[in-house]
Amino acid sequence: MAGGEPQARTAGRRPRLTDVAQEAGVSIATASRALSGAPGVSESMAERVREVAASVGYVANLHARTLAGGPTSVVGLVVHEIGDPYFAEIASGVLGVAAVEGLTVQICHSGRDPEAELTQIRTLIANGVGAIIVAGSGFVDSAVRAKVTGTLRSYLADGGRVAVIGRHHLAVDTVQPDNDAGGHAIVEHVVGLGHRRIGIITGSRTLTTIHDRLGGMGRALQSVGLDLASTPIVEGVFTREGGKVAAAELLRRAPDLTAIVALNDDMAIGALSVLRDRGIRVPEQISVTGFDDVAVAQDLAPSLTTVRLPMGDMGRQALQLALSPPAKRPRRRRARAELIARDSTAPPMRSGRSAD
Amino acid sequence: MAGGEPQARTAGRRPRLTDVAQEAGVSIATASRALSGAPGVSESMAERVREVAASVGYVANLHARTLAGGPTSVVGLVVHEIGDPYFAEIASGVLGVAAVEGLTVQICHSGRDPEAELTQIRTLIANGVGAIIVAGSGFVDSAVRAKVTGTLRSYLADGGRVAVIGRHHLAVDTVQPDNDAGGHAIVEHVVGLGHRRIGIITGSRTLTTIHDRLGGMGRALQSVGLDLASTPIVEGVFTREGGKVAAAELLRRAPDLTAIVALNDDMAIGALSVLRDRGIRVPEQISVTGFDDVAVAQDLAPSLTTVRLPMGDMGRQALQLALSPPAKRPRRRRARAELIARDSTAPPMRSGRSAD
DNA sequence: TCCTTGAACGTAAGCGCTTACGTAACCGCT
DNA sequence: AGCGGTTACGTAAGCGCTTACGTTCAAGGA
Repeated sequence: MAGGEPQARTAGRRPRLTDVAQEAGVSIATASRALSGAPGVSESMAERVREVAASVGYVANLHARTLAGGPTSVVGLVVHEIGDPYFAEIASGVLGVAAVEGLTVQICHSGRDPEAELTQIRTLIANGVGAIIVAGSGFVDSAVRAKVTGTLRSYLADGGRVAVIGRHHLAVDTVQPDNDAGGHAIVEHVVGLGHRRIGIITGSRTLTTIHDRLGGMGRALQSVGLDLASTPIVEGVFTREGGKVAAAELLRRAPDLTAIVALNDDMAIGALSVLRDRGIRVPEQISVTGFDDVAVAQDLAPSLTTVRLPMGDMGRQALQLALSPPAKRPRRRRARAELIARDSTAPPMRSGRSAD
Repeated sequence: MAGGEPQARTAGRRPRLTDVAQEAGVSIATASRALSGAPGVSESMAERVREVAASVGYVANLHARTLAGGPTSVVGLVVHEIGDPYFAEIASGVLGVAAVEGLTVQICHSGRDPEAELTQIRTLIANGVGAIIVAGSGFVDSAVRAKVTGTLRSYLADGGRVAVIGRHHLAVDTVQPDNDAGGHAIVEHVVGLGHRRIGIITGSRTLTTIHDRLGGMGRALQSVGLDLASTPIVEGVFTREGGKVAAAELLRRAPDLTAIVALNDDMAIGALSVLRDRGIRVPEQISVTGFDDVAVAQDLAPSLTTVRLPMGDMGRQALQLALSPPAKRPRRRRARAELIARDSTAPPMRSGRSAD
């Protein structure tokens, strides 16, 4: 392929640094320095080494490099469930900047299991990743939570870099969607349309995210003399199916609702399907809202009024945060939560919903 | 650093094999064998070592282990775009079995760029992953394609394991959705309803997947005396937006269509939105079909008739294939493509679509 | 002229593990 | 008793890199 000789290197063996050094007529130390841009090599020599490396197709062995104390080039990403569009889009953002930075990323998903998440994080650390990004609302459950915090802390102390997305209370860099503002905005929108009999479908209250969204929603309710305590709330799983179950329960408990506010889009989609099955028209008879603005929200019929969270951006920011030189104090980046009003909300009917 | 000491290991330092060996009073070789389950250690000794390891929280250093020739525990996954539900679900399947097998996975996405894909694969190899899974239709473009094939071949020769999803023609293990059968089924369904004026929205014809789907569709058309050549076909990008553009173009070229067959769900969704904007009712005036059965297909209004591909399963199968002992001849696993008839298809109107 | 100095490069010591090989103890056999 | 064959363990040689420390040499100051 290159060189004056028949076959410079045996077929099927990856060239090592030694090969490059030999071919370039230098020591392996010099070759290493030249390729990593370390000082102590003349520019002409460095150039020569680089050429040889390119010509033989040399790629450094990651494990050897890392073991020897070189810079690490893989980052870890922990999500709840990669099949979920919310996390898939975050991952997409992370992969995007990783590609630019020449990094590769190891992804784990916990299946929403706190214990599993802890294990994943430990595995990533054992794998020697240089940075870890944890996405997804933290679990309020204090036992595991403390362990996660502890693990990340000692990882930080060992020189690791950490950024979390969508959770707080940890002494690490954070990218946080403005859940409180989002919750406020969506309820403000709904009450602004005139709704007063509002039902809420929430995800697990053990998630910090939910806590924050409910907080903002409570404030918005208070501005019109309502509050969370007197509002029917059903807690469901964060999935379409969970939304169905919760919507049914909500309608049973409060048949005269004029609006259903779901705390994520998947559950809102489930609610829509229940309403459709029962022949209840949206938004004429009931308004429905979601949260997140996953890609399909706009394609539903009716298209879904929701709160847009910039998932891809959050992923990008998180990695950039993790990659930038560590600050003394943990940094916080807020991601704007933006109300997206579509066709699933409208003013309530004059006389309330007919009780058919 | 260590010795008869006050503190067995300094706080903040990960315990190494040496620490475990010392604590257990054995040599590091024995400790290694005990922990990796290699023969040559008495069961009682092995048990003792394992206890010590657990008590000090020992986790093997991945890089050292791999460098020294131990088993590799990371696999690579290359997809077109992780934010795309199709790939996200495949990834979910892969991560699922990886977790069970104690593996971690590095994910790269190429952004549908053949060159980038090649680079990603090379990076993964350089990173020393033990297996590589490439998902997503192959590019027909022969130049890059040959390079990918070559790279994977030499990786295989070096003892790597490879499985591909949704592409063929490579001398590696393959999980292939039955695109041909799927294409046949969906068109059979449509012509079975009585449609004869059918338009097709395809993705890039440079993808092998598309080639296969069209093949099956062609056969189904022939069974009722039609063929692809006389069928209006518009080629679009594999996205919702691409579907919109293509649908508009299709309606312009053939205003009297009674059915639109899109080659993936995203494009079908785009088509639906164009039809809705124009006040054309689906399925009364036009039937629409998709392909893939992404999660939301059932939540659209009307819900989408499509072909279900078991993405998660395909991911699982691919990793299992890659993990199983290599066979002499490349293995093929077929994933069933199943017609899912929903509400977006119906018999054509008697008189054809009114030309409003 | 000698010595200092620094740039440029080489030597070699690991990083934390796996494993080929060596060794000691012990078994059963002739 | 002496021998080969196991079994159970220890010793040490790397895996392919990075980097602290040496070495060499040319330039410059006294």
